[in-house]
Amino acid sequence: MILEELNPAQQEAVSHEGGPLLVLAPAGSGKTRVVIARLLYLLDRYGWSEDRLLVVTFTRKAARELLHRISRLRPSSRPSWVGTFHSVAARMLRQQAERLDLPREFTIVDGPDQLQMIRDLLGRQGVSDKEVDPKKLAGRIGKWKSAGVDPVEAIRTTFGPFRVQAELYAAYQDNLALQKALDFDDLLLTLVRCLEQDPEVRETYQRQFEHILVDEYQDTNPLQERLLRLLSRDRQNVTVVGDDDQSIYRFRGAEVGHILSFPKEYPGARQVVLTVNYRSTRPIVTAASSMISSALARYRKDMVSTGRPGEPVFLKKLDSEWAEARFVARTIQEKVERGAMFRDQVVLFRMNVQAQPFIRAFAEAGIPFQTRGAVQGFFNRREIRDLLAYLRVSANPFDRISLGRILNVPPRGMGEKARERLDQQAGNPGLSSWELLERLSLELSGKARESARAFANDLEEASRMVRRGDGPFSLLQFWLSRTGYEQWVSEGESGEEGPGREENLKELLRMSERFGDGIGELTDRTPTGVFLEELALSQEDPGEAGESPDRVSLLTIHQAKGLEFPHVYLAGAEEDILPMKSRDKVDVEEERRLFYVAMTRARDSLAITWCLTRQLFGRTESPRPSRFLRDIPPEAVQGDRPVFRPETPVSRQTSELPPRKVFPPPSLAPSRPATSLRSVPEKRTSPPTEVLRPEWIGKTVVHPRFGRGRVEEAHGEGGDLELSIRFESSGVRRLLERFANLQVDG
DNA sequence: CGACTGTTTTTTCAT
DNA sequence: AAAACAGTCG
Repeated sequence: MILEELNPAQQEAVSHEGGPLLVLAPAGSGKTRVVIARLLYLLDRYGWSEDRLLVVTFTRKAARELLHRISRLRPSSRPSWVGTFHSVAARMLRQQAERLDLPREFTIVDGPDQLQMIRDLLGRQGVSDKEVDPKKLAGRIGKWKSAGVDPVEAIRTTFGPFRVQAELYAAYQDNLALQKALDFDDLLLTLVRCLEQDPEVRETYQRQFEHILVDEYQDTNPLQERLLRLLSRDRQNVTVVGDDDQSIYRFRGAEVGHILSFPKEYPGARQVVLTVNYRSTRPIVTAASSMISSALARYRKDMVSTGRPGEPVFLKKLDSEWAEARFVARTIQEKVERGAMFRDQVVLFRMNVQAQPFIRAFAEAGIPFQTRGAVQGFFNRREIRDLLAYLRVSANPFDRISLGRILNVPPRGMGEKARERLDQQAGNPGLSSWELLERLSLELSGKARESARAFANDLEEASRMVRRGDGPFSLLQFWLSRTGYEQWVSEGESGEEGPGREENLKELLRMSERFGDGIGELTDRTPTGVFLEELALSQEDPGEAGESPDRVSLLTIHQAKGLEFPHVYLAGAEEDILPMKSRDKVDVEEERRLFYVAMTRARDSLAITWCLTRQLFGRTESPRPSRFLRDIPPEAVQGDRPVFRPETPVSRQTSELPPRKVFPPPSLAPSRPATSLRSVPEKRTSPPTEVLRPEWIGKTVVHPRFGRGRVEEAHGEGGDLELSIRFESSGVRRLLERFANLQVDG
């Protein structure tokens, strides 16, 4: 049996009977193994069928990986409810579509589309995006939604400058409803509301799922947590797995507090702490665990090495990002000459733009590589978004964002005027895209009128095609031929982008081919709808599951979450990159965990690089080495030593930070640390970041270095009180009151 | 209306 | 450095 291949702690987790279970699983401790073993164990032990288990993973990729490994272990097993919170919610919403008055193929609005909607909205309401920053508004709406606050309540409870935002939230929500569209948060929120208000639906799912397993639990947000509670039976049939040290999605509303307070919130919960890191060599484990042990607040849990020997962590200082890329390229080739595969190696970085030099260097050196930069690249290409918009209007006739996008792409004689007229009609609920266009055509004349008619006919036909089960491939071909899109793309391109664009179109067609015509296994869905959902919920190539080709991966650290590679190159270990500099509050602790996640992806070798100069956002910077390098013990490394110039703000800041808070592992002291632990993340998370502090505004202050200044903005609580101060000598600066050492004048 | 030019802004992470 | 935007001209 599988159990025998597990260590005692893992066995304990796998075979736990009855009641909720928390597994604290540090990097490389066999987490996925435990999840799979537990799943199979439960199926065997109780004879449940596969659709009685719900498994929630963090990414679709992780879900696929899980299914892949299960099918290798036991080909007969194919659990059917494995996916992300969002995809599970989308599936349930489609099942309950009629009850919710939604069409089966409602549109899922992704990030860029959401922003576009908000911009349009601001335009229509005559609010300049100076007054309301679209991105900030999107963030705020997200926060309202995660807190379960609907527009009515938002308006009722908000005052002052935020009132406008609450009203815009209401308008945004109306607009979504009109289009039969849901954004990411709505997927969760709508389902949560449905489950809360409709006992019948709730009981259906509670009865269906004998047990629920949640992976990467440290990154669940409050809405996801609420959903988990609603789906479980009194919180009893739940297993969650995670590691507070690997919580890296706070920026997205994840609350590490959930994992920390699980024992309290889930009555009778059992905890199992895994400790052995089977993944990495001893030097890597040593380096990573002492790095993370400098964190300010965490469960103190030990990560124990298996003692597997290996080379020390290699530190390398380079002159520029180009030198950095060439160095990594050279090292990769050396490793390959000594027998490693390209696919065994990965370059990790903080932000997607850092991939550029590597792409060039690898291309020059003839190193095969892949960027999962699908995110930044492929799916954000204009031609791809255009064509997907065509598919979306075809699948959902009420989708006005997509219609707006393609109204005049390629040009069909409908410019600004036509758009204005369309906007006037668009608020009319219940009108399909072709009905809209027909009305529009009446208001236009001559060529524009004809062209609107023709487009309306095409739209109606495409909608029929989707409904009778034509796949995305057929639909794409239909639109390509009707619009002459390909020709438009190849004509319009003078420069280097031309061939790339046509390639992209082919790539999209290739991807769509897998979703053939006809109705698939899920009879209630159309293939085109399935294709669109797949793309909306995971911006990666659908299909191409199994074999990975022999290529080096270029990934952001976030993308690498949950993955492991024999050889890891962590690039850009510099202040302002890792930790990231940002105008908003920097959460250095989250950056530290990010660094930790990066280090612990490595099995056999880890190299960390930093540069003395770097071109960033158009200017040349001279970054300092990352502060996190200090926390790696010398005995675990070789190579260059980072030089920390003495009067960096870093060192000063470090010394001023409050003393570290380290908590014993939960199993040793069950209740008390849980409470104190909770108070820590909660204080720093405090979601309404914009607690205003008007009493500070207008005060005159004196700063030891910048001199006299006047407070212009103030928000945040306690140690997070942030002030915008206009200094007489140096202009406006944002400072944390905690660090600024201010004297209040007068 | 749309192509073209100069100007400005904006840069994390991502379901 | 790149992309989005605004304004001008045919």
